[in-house]
Amino acid sequence: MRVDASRSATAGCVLDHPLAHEQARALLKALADPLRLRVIEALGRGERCVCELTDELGLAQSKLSFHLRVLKDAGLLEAREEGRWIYYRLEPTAMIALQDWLGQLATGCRTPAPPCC
Amino acid sequence: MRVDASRSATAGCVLDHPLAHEQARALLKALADPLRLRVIEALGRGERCVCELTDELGLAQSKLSFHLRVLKDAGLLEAREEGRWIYYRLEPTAMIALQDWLGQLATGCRTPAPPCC
DNA sequence: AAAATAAATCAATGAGAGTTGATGCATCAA
DNA sequence: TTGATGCATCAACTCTCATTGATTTATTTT
Repeated sequence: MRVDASRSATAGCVLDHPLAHEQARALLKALADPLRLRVIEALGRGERCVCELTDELGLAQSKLSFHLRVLKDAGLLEAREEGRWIYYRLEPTAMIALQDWLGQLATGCRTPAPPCC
Repeated sequence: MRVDASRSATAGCVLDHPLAHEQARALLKALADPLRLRVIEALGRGERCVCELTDELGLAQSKLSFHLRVLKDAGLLEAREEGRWIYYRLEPTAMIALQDWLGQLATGCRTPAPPCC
């Protein structure tokens, strides 16, 4: 077993609404990398195994592996083993949780400023 | 004039749908900092002037100013001058653009993996 | 059993981003 | 006009985090 599920600290928690500060922070931090964004967008077109992602994105294997781990630990990805290969896919729950978090901000921010100083 | 609007490179572009890769990247990068998240969440409760944010968040002035600039340059914040004070508020358009980007990912990622290798 | 392949992990390096304190520039009050 | 306040900017320092190449583990093939 090469994929240790216990490492994904926040996995399974992203359903909580409203999205807690720390969880939003973890998701956003994981998303805020150009290379990880390319991975996310590739997986946004469907599930992929690691060797396909390596080809599709033209990345060194250890580099991709590093970023997949970051994304998975944040709860953005799920992994599925099949023989020698490991398939990754997006976890839509995480996306939806972030959407909700953004929605709350967008609705609350219309409040006018209180009188200052 | 202390607030130079020409510095906000991406401001006004966040309406484009679908959200371009580079714009999503800029927004996420700006959001992915614990301190900036606190700023965002404070402004999610309504507009604030800088001195209020300084108190509310307990930050050094130059530190807050640095992060406000990052958020503003990303198009997440708008500034409004009033005499000696400058009020900041969230730009809901940016939130909505990110929401849409996330939604597209969440819908596309159900595609099963193609046969591998 | 041995060789080959898929993928994770590790240690060392390097670059970028945040922090800090000082300084500058407006604006307002006296 | 002088002093005080609000905010932005700058330079120096620190530190986190991504990159790289090598190594390790698991699985499959021959």
